[in-house]
Amino acid sequence: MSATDEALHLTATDLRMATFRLARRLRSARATDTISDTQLAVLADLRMNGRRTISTLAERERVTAPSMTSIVNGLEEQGFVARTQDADDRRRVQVDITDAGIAIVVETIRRRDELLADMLREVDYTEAELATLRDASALMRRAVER
Amino acid sequence: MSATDEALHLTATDLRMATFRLARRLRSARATDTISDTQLAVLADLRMNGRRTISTLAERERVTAPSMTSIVNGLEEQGFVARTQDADDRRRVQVDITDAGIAIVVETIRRRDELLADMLREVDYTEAELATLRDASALMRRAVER
DNA sequence: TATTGTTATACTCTATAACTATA
DNA sequence: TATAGTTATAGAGTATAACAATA
Repeated sequence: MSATDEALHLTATDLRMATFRLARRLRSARATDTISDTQLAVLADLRMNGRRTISTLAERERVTAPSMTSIVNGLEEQGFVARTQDADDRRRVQVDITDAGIAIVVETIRRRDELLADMLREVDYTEAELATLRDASALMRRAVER
Repeated sequence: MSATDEALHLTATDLRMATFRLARRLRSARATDTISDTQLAVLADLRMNGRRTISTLAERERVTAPSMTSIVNGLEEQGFVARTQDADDRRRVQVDITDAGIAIVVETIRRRDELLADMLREVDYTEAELATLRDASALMRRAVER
């Protein structure tokens, strides 16, 4: 059975509010305060998907190429990524995450998961309620990934 | 029955990933591109809770007082808030949202809800799945609001 | 003296425009 | 000519330090 328009809008409103509030709360947890949201997103992308060029990173993070140059400069200065000139096309620069960069991503994820787990523990949810949250997470990702 | 630690952590990881991805996608929708995330958060706070001083706004948005001065300057220049000197304590400045400011908040919320409703419609969820999302939204808010 | 808000100054993130090197 | 990346420059958002006005 397909959902009514009213149910869609009610759900959208509820979910928007809950999502923004939770994201805001979790965003404050990170492994170092010398790294910005975009820098962290770049590191997470590189860790998941391997090396990328500057322009590909710019496109994926929806910033301009000069902005991505500056973001990568910052990450390189902190030792979290390394630049390599592409051998085949020497205009291109390949960006790789370093072990230190991986450590930052892993630690930030760990802290955020820990914070959220603590929040969930505080409320003392039942197994069924946690299952609802996991089910909803899968549904949310399905909507975003379309 | 209380939840196991493993279930808590699994749920936290799922929910963190889903929440960040959805928030990121929805954040791009706003009524005007002359307004920042913090400015929008200030307007939303003023709309919900009425007038506030600069220092209260700074505390609530977790920025410094000079930063909030600058944020309110930007909102005032665009006609979205109005400053009034407090009659009782003349060091204080009360900030009120204007009708134009309310309109920006309402329109931004409308666009985000519309975008999310469209995303949910695309996936063609059942009524039961939408109910799961609404249930989860309530659970998420309970965790954040503690 | 303490508090509220602003100004001065500096750094980061972002953009557009102009440039260099390479294809 | 077109593309990949960088540099130059400017505007917004943030911070800390110093200041003015008021309590």
